[in-house]
Amino acid sequence: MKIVNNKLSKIDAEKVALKATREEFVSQWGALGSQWGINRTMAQIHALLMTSHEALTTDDVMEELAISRGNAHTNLKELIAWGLVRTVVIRGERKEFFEAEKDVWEIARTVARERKRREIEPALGVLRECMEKSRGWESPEAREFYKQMRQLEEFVSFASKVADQVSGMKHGFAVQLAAKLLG
Amino acid sequence: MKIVNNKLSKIDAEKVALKATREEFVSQWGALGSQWGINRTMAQIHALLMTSHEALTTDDVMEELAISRGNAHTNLKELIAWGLVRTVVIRGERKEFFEAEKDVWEIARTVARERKRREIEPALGVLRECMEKSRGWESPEAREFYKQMRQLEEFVSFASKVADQVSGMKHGFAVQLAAKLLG
DNA sequence: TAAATATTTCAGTTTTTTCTGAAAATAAGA
DNA sequence: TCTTATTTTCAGAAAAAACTGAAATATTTA
Repeated sequence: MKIVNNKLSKIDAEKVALKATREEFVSQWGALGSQWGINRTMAQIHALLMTSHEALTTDDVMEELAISRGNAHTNLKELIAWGLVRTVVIRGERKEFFEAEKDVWEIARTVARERKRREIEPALGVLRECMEKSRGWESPEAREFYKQMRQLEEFVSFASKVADQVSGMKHGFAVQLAAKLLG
Repeated sequence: MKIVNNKLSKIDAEKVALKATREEFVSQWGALGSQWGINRTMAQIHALLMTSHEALTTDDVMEELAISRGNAHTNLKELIAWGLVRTVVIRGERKEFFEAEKDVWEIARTVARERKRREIEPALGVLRECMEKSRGWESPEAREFYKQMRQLEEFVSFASKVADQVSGMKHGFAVQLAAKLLG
C-alpha cells in the first residue's frame, strides 16, 4: 500500500480498521449465538453476510471463516431453511451466491415466525396433551397438575399469538407499537 | 393396591395415570429445553419442581430423574441462579428443600429479566463497540457497516426495553396489555 | 469436641454436537 | 456425449457439553 498523500493513507487505514472491526463483529456474534443455542458457525456466517456489500459463494465463506466446505455448506443451507439467507443468481457465474436479509425488522419477523414454529408450537403440543389427559381427574394432586398445565398452556398460547402478531407486522406498525409500549 | 370398591380403584388408577403423565411432561419438557439451548437436566428438574405439591431434596431429584448427585446439585444451583427455584427450610429437617416458582407470570418475568442480562446486554455491548469504532468512517463500505450496526443496535435496544417492561409488569397489567395487543 | 449428615467440587468419563475432508451426485459447458 | 465445475452427503475425527462418583469441605447434632 503506497502512501501517496494524507487522504489516500487515511482511506487505507480505514479499510484495515473496517476489516478488523468486521472480523471482530463476526467472531463475537458467533460467540453470542452459541450462548443462546444457535450453532456458532451459523451465527458467524449470518454476521458475515449481514455485513457484506456483495453476495458471497461457499468458497468465500470457507475462506473468510477458515472452515471446511461441508461446514460452510450445511450452515448456509440451514440459514436458508430459517429464511435469513437467500441465493442470488449472478449472470455469467456458475457458482451459487448467498446474501442475507439486511432489514432488521424483516430479520425479527423471520426469527419470530421460525421460533414460534420450532419452539413454541412443540411446547404447546406437550402442554395440551398433558391437559387433555388430566382433565377431569379428581384427586387434589391431579387437579393441581391440571391447573399448572392449563396456566402454562395459556401463557405459551399467548406467546404464540404475540409471535404471530410480530411476524405479520409491517415496519411502520411496529414503530407505532414500540411507541405505545415504551412511551 | 387393594381394590375395595369402584371409587377406591378409580382413585388408584388416577394416581398411576397422574404419575405417568407427569413423567411424560418432565421428559418432554427436558427435550424441549435442549431444543432451545437449555440444559436438558435443568429443564427436567424445573418441570419436576413446577409440578410437585411439595418441596424436594437433592436426593428426591436424584431418584426421580435417575441422575447423579453432582448433576442434581449443579442444576439445582443453576435454577436458583436463574431465580426460578428457591430453597425452603422445613422445621425438623436437616436437608435443604427446593421449590419452584409456580406462578406462570412470575416465571415469565424472571426469564425476561435473565435473558436480558445474559443474551441481550452482551449483544448490545458488541454492537455499540462496533458502532463507536466505525462512527465517522468515510468509505461507502464503512458507512454501510456503520448503518447496519446502528440498525441492529436500535432493534436490540428496543428488545431490551421490552424485556424491562415485561419484567417490571404486574400480572393485571400484563392481562391488559395482552388484550390491547391481541384484541 | 467428635461423629454423623449434608453440600460442594472436580478429575475423569460419557454423550452429544460440530466439523472435516473426500467421495458421490448433480449440473453446466465443450 | 464426455469433461469439468459445483453441490451434496456422510463416515469418522475433534471439540464441546453434560454427567458421574467420590473425595473434600462444611454444617449440624450428640
